[in-house]
Amino acid sequence: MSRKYIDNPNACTLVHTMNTIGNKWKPIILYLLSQGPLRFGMLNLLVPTISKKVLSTQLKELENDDLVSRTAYAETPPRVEYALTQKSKGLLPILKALSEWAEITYPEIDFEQCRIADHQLKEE
Amino acid sequence: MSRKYIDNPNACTLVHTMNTIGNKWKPIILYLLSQGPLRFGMLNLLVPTISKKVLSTQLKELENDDLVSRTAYAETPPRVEYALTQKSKGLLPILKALSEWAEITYPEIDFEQCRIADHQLKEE
DNA sequence: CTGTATCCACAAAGATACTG
DNA sequence: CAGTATCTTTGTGGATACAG
Repeated sequence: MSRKYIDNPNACTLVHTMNTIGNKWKPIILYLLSQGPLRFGMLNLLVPTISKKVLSTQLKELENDDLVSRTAYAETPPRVEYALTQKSKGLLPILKALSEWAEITYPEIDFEQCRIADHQLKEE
Repeated sequence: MSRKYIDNPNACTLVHTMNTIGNKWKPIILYLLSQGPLRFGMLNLLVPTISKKVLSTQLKELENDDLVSRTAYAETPPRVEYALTQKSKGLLPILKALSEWAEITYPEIDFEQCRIADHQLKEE
């Protein structure tokens, strides 16, 4: 075997990436924010079936990784807006590529789970 | 607000992608296989700290999603080789992009966890 | 409205031993 | 060598209530 060394740093950063955004909710949160800032309650509606607690932790982790920014307005009732940062904007084309890959590779995907969010939005 | 509808199918395929490969081990397995087929035991060495049970499950899921192929040779001792498929080959450039994004975005990443695999390889 | 606190359920992961 | 079986442990997510 000629391969004596695997260029592992690549795999390593990949692991880091997946640890950072590779879970159930974060990609969809980032995707939703790609269309503009959103408030906490709106995200709660748009992300199907997510609970407030989980949404809260996800957003906090994204904030820690500097992938979303959080802006609180001193009003009553309070208003908080979440938006993408420079770092996460660099991620968008890649997320899009991943999405397109899945679309091509698994054309039989069931889109039913999207209906909920669409419905909620149309009610708004 | 002018946005009344979010193009969710994109987010939906994204969710599907993350459900398929967005976990702790699969990206690194796919990455390692990108350099050529590997046997079960070799993967077990190369993927740091993974247990045989977990590796087995991950490989089986990848096989179900047609992202790796499994070839068993009728020898004693048995030999089983795992390799990428056409589907997962299309994913490689994207994984590379993700890796590069992390490298640029988080230059402070700790590469310590790669040492194990490197070390194992040099012993080979 | 935007969260936190608490408790609970379940799935995923690890350790170890064993089989063909 | 390439796994499986079993058991234990950990982690993640959900429900509900409540606070600023």
